[in-house]
Amino acid sequence: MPSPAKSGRYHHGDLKAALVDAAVALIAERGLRGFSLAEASRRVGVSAAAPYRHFADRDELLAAVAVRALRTFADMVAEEGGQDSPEQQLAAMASAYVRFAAEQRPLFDALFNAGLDKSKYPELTRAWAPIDALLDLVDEICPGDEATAAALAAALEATAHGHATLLRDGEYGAGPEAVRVAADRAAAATLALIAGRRALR
Amino acid sequence: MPSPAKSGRYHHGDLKAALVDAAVALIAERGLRGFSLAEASRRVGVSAAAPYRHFADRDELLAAVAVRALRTFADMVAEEGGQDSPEQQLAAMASAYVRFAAEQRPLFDALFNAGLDKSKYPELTRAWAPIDALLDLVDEICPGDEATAAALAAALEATAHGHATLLRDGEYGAGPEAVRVAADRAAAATLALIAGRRALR
DNA sequence: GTCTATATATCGATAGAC
DNA sequence: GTCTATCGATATATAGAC
Repeated sequence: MPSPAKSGRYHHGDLKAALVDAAVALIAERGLRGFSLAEASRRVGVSAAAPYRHFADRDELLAAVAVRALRTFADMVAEEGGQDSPEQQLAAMASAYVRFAAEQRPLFDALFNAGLDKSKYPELTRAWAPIDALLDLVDEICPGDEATAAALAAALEATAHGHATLLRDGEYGAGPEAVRVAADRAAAATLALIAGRRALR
Repeated sequence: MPSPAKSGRYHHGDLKAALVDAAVALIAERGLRGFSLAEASRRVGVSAAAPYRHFADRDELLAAVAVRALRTFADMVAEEGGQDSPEQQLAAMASAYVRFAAEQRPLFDALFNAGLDKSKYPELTRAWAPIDALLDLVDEICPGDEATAAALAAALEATAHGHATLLRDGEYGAGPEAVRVAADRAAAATLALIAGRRALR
């Protein structure tokens, strides 16, 4: 393993990753508006010019945070991938969506609220693949009905996202109890949408 | 009526309202991050110090924008208040929610994305009353079942909000067609949630 | 109620040395 | 790959004049 801080100043094994770490911590403490390249640099102990070797500009670092967010998110969703029915798996995904927003708030914000230009960072679109794959389970729920399946998939994502953002905005209050309530409700709403799916077309 | 711009410089009939107008335009053009008190002042033709007679700080102007957002939102929702069934009224509300996000994006952003401290601006909580009143229609749908009614109301709000934010984030694409699709889906998802409401408890 | 002037800070980004 | 030094821009907020 690389010896850390051999001379105590620069020569980071991975400044790029260290900057992403610092950015996450910074967003956690001060919110998206409180993030700056300069402050992130300060925190990892390098000059304000150093990041420009790794990121073209401020937004590119934010995009790197967003990519990490998607990986973390996908991991949380994947952990729900049990051997249950498609319905239960989708409900678990909604629950994970909400817990991700609560437990990884800086990542959630960077991913959904940084106003990043998606056309500029195509990996942000590509990294949705694992979640999209899970949403494909709707095909097993609506066999032979492509239109309903598409509408249901969209509704499921919107519902999970809605519960997550309302929780983040404090509509469910704060604390672990609020997270549990919001996650349970997102899961239940998923099942309700599936049960009432005939109204979607 | 007050004669506007008598001397062409200051003496605004209502600088406060003019600043809110400018803030909305500014957010529309440059996004929330591009908003500043200084630029808003410039646009209405006053010095950067003038706003501090009307707003304690930058956030207080943003909160004023958010209050206007809620009034506009409530108006759009109220226009849907026809003589239809409760189900249709709630579906229309979801549709209005999505159209509000699309047609009044700067207001939507100020309301939901400015990170305003709600405990600091209690009128932001109070102004939800008209929407909450509409959500009370769930009681007519779930007569005598308070628990299901509460869960359904929360799910309906989350679903409408989710469709709105996903549209705002470009997940439905851009243009009026995307707005129509998202609004229709939000309405349909509302009906599906109602139809499948037994899965909510 | 608005102005001028100013203090105080930050920030993003670049040039050139090492 | 990182530093020093720096430019230029911009912001929030206050003090005191009018």
